[in-house]
Amino acid sequence: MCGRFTLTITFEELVKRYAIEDQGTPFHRPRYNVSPMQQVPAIINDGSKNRLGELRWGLIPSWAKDDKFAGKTINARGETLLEKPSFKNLVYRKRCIIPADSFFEWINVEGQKRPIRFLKKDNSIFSMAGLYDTWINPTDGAKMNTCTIITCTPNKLVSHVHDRMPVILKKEDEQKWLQRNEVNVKDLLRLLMPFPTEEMLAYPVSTLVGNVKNEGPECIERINVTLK
DNA sequence: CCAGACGTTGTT
DNA sequence: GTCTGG
DNA sequence: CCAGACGTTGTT
DNA sequence: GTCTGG
Repeated sequence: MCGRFTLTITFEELVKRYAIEDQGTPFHRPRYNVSPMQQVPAIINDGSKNRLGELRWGLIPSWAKDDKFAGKTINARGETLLEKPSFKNLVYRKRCIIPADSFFEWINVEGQKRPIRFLKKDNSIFSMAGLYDTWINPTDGAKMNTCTIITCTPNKLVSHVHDRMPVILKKEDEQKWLQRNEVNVKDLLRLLMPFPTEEMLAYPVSTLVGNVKNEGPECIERINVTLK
């Protein structure tokens, strides 16, 4: 669940949307098919200001001996974060936001997998809650910054397709999630709730989005298909 | 004490 | 069936 | 998440 | 690194 999403706005719009002070090097291009193992734009707070950078999607804990973890940690269940060695410590100091303007879920229709695109009704960008960590590759000493997207139970709209969905933060909760001072973990975990159905819509898209090689706008075009 | 796991989704 | 790569 | 590979020896 | 199972 939540193994594919889009981020099509410009770098400049991202900087404005998240009040980024430390921009680093511009890198963003329209992304119509972001998939695990790719570099994804993410916002973190360094204690005083918001920073925009890239993290590789698929979290490798700092203590991991190899990078095999990445494929199994693209998502983290919000309900059990504090029970999992891979995520527990990150909740306190390694929270991030992964911006997106839609995500995809696949529904089985008569044995065929059909991708559905979920987005906000006003088509605006939203903030997926994530965690990140830094892993040092023991073979070459290279630092790798990786992340995971937190999931929750689905809202009514998504529940027709799947039983999990990414945690989408309310806009007023974004800074609370990012900031690193006065952290109350219980308060933070309360933010990991399903986004309101009333503010979202969904439509079917081409199966082209299933192949990570397809990265063009065809991935978000509505198609006519009868579901269910 | 050491050894071994450390994860999710979806399907049956 | 299961793992890897994107 | 889905798609695609899944193997070796030896030859070019 | 830290927890669980034996």
